[in-house]
Amino acid sequence: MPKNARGISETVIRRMPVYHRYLKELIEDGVERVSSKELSGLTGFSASQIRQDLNNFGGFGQQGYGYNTKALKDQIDKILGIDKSYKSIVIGAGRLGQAIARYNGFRDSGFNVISLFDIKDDIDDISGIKVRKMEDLEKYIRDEGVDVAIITVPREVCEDVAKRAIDAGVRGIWNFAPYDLKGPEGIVVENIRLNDSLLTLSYFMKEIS
Amino acid sequence: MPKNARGISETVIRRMPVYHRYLKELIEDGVERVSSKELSGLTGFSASQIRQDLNNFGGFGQQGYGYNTKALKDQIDKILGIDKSYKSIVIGAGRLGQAIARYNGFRDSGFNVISLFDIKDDIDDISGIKVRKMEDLEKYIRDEGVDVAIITVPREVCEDVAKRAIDAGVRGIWNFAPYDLKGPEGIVVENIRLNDSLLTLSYFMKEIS
DNA sequence: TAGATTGTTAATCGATTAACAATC
DNA sequence: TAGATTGTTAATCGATTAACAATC
Repeated sequence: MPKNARGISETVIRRMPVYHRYLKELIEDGVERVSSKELSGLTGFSASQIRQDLNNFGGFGQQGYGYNTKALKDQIDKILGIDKSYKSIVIGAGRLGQAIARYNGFRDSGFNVISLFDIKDDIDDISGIKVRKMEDLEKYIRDEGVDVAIITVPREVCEDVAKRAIDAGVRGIWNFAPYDLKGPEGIVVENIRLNDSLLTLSYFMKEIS
Repeated sequence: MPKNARGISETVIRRMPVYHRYLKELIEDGVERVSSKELSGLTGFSASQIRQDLNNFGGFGQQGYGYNTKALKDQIDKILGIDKSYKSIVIGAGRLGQAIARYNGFRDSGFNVISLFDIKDDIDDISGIKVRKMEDLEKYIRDEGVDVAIITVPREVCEDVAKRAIDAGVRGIWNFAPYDLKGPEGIVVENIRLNDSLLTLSYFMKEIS
């Protein structure tokens, strides 16, 4: 049984999706067992680290055998809360917002986009998902019990939009605006920093030339 | 003068864009000087860590004064190679690819999207940027001297597409497909793992409920 | 059984924090 | 000058790696 997850470092947590990803691949390929050494080859993390990481949550392996891919993935599903599902909305129905709303990979992770919001009120449905007016945001979040707001509005308004969503009841923010949102206590905020990533790419490009 | 940048840990490198971002804000707000303590308040990193980070590259501050925002940003510009500019193409002209091609923030970081590529050959220009056929990829990369390929194609084809771009001469890959691309020696690959980020969000959502 | 590989403890390594002399 | 704040060394902390007994 999984140990209490509290107190596990974020460094470890952020490796769990990687294990999850490679386990999915292995299962698709019909592989039934995998050793920490093999996972090391795939992920680039050391075998020792992988065993340490997994043992934060419980002893999922078996001496002399390794890990059962299916069973381990199921455990990680639970650890990451993929068994749960979150009602999500996209705020900002520009191209990025539309791309996210349409992408099925997120639904597979338990995030269902049930509506988009935009200041323009003449945008067509996106793959059958309705685009609503910003003024209806709060009522919609409350009525539908929206859990997560995916923010794809311009930088200038992202803070205001996030505040409105949080005040209306969302508990999670996935922010694509190039600005570090800081949620209040009890609200989970995940900032996607595309620009930072690009600057890092720039640094390493300079290094190799 | 900046020390040789080699041997600086990636952990440090990935904090540099954060400093850059907040310095830009400070400059916009007309702030001329900033102390490590003030930067700590903005970034969440400790003042001590900030001084350590910056001193990896040189002594940019002044005792009793702090850092001149403009001068420090200029130094970080150089460190990150923002003074340089990279010819970029987007491979995959779906909504995500279109969103990226249109976003000006990346141009400001020195990445100019000069063309898009797609298997469909009937996609209109995106904000004046031409969408070309995939079969012309290699010739275009060679003729134009493309530096960076931004990959927004589906998972199934991303590896093949990356290989083609690298073989034709690009030295950097910015990958949005949900798959870990591993470039050969001398090629810089930056994987954007949106799905991993979402699973992390899921984990922390579970934690707070 | 013999071989393989885990779970876990101990050792090492690297990153962060603390402290303070130097100095603007 | 006195106060502020850096640059830098030393101390601490946390994360990674190594090692190996347990055991499938």
